[in-house]
Amino acid sequence: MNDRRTIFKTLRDLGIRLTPQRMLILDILREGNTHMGVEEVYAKARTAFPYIDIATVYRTLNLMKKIDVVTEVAMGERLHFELTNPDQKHHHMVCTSCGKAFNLAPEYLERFGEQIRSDLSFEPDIRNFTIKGKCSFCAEHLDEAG
Amino acid sequence: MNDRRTIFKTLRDLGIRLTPQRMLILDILREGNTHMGVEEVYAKARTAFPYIDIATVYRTLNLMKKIDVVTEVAMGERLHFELTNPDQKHHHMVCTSCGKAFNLAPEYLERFGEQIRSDLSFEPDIRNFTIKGKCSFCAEHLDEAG
DNA sequence: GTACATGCAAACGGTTTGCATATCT
DNA sequence: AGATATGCAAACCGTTTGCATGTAC
Repeated sequence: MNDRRTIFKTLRDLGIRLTPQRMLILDILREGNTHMGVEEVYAKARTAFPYIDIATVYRTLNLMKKIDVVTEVAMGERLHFELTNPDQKHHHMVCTSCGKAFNLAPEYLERFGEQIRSDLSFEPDIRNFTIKGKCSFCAEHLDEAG
Repeated sequence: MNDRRTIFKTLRDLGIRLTPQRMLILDILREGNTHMGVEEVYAKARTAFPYIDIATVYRTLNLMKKIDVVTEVAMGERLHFELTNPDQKHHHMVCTSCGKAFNLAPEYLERFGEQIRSDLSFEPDIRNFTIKGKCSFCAEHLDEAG
């Protein structure tokens, strides 16, 4: 569950201070309801609290990642984060044309991972996967573009 | 084929100058016979030609990538490159313990990609894939380590 | 009251770029 | 000769860090 109550309890139980900045950043991620880049979180945070520094955003996100409250998502070059939701784990498919990201159910990866595990004795880490490609809309609306 | 002759002919045909630096860098990649980080290419290049600059390495690698003579491989944070070999396309599995990389035959990805394509109407780009995980050696020799 | 978080500014590190000179064709 | 590649140094940009001050507990 990703309600405020549960998240904040997790932090308190770990002895992590609930500062306004941390609550704000977590609320932004929760309300965004998808992964977000650092700059995006920072921009939203500033509208609520103009003095917040981007270093605080980085520190908070990294801290939350360490305790698994947020998950880092590999979205191309820059860091993206989302709230860790144990109820609906998923991977991502990113459209290289429009930049939109789509969730990918874990089942697809599980079959794939199982093959690699059994055929190649390699234990793949399929907890956090990102696949690039073209979404159906872009695939349809452009023929030979990037 | 990745023999010098063929590569150099490709460059000449495209009107790209064959400078000593470019030949050197391509030779290093060819002899290395696997993907290499920029710093690694640079280090090797300097033993042969101490005045070479890392900017030249970057420029050459990016140029060769643009004309598809080398392929960029997503190996964690930094850029890695390898000679594009149409005869033996492959993907990579990187061990997060020892850092070693293993080739992965394209067939595994093709089945996987086909599922995504048909089930989800997403056209995955499976030309250059990297999977993290643990190689069999490391999986065996450490129990709960990073 | 005290340990820890924040804001600010500066550092960091990989990568790119501007420019004068050297080199390929 | 003319277009382009190189070396050098500086810029870039996302991210991290040091430090003095402010704040949650």
